[in-house]
Amino acid sequence: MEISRQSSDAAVIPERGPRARTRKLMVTTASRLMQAGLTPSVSEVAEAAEVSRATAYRYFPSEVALVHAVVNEALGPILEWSGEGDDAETRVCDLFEKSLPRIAEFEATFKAALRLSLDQWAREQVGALGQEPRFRRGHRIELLNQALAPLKGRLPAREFDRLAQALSMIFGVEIYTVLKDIWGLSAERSAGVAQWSARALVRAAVAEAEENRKEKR
Amino acid sequence: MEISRQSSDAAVIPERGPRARTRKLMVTTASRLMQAGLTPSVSEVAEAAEVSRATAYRYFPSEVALVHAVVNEALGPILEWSGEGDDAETRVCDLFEKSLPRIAEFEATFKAALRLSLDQWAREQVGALGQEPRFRRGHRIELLNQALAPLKGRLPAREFDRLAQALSMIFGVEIYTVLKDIWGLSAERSAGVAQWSARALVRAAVAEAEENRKEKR
DNA sequence: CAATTTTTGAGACGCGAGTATCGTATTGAC
DNA sequence: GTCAATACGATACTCGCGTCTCAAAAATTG
Repeated sequence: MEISRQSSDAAVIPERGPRARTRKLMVTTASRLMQAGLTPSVSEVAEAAEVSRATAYRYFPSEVALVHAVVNEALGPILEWSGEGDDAETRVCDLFEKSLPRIAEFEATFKAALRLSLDQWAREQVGALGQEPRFRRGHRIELLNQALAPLKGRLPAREFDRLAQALSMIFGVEIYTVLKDIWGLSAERSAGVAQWSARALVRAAVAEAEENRKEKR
Repeated sequence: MEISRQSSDAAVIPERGPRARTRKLMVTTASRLMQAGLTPSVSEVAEAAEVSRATAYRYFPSEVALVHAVVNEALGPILEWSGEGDDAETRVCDLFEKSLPRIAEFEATFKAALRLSLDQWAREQVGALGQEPRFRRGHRIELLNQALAPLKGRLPAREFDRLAQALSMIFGVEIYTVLKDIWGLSAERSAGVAQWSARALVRAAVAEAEENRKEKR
């Protein structure tokens, strides 16, 4: 039987041996190409990294695996965020300020990830899905929960979640696909719009809770 | 020379003759398949519509052209919106309430469109782009401007635009790729979150302008 | 250093999208 | 009904992604 030895090899045994070097080479090469605006296929990365196609596919059996690796690379600093202070509004603004520029910097990477997640979604709809790596794309939830932590007890759970959900809509590459690509804004102005929106949403949620509390009395 | 007679045939001569029938058949077939969750290729639509592949490609030389046609189909009722009343907040809410369910209904179609626009973006980055139909994807701007019309004079141009831009981030399929796919919300709850956010953003913009006016005095 | 295991490269293969060519069928004007 | 124009279908071809096989090269082990 042996379901695709190549794939499982690549997925299961990327420890830190002699192979780690090649893997790292490929990831950095892919990352470099993507920052140059390209969305390279595995073959193209292979050529740029000067390894054979076969080797490349051993490490990254599909574009999904490749982009997944590069996204983790690009995500690095963002995931380490843990804001200071106990004012939710300030924390959220800080998170946006720190994260959005980096997302813009790796725009091609994140857009590729979004594209692939849409591909996967389409495949899921029809049933077929060969247990591919299955893009997570859920980091923003944790980050926003962390930023909103000060409000955890002060807002009803339902409204807390709604706020986090609202913010999650404007905390990702998606905003660039609208503000840059449709409106024609610069990355900076786009991030500015998102930040303004984020602050407004936090304030609205807090104000709303305040109001409800008054009514209760 | 003659650059691809097939393509120009299809693109230039879809008037209303005997060909209009076949074209309509293909569009409705494609639309039906997409609402069933699929993202059919031109070949698959050909098979479902029981025409030969060659014929199908005559009408829609690429998946881009096909999805473009279906999107226009799905967009129909949305584009006809023209709200009543002169309260911006109410108008925006109405627009969201009318539009988002239909976007959810044609989720696969709009996601396919988003996916293709990301493909095009990637191609543009590297230079290559064979003057394909070039997805517009800019309808939301007109609609939001229309909904916000009552604020046109009452807000500084810069802040008016910023509000429209903020709203445009949460007025499209993108929200479903976050709220449904990552958070696991239902389409209804997702739309609810977007609507709450939209209202909050409009209020924030209005309140902000109010405040600035006071300060000026 | 020699033997064994692991990693690599080159090429063949299958598959699906899109293109091109040709002969046939359908349509419409006279 | 005849004839020309147009639409259609079958087929073959290119091209790029991903898979597979096998032999050569390199690293590991004793």
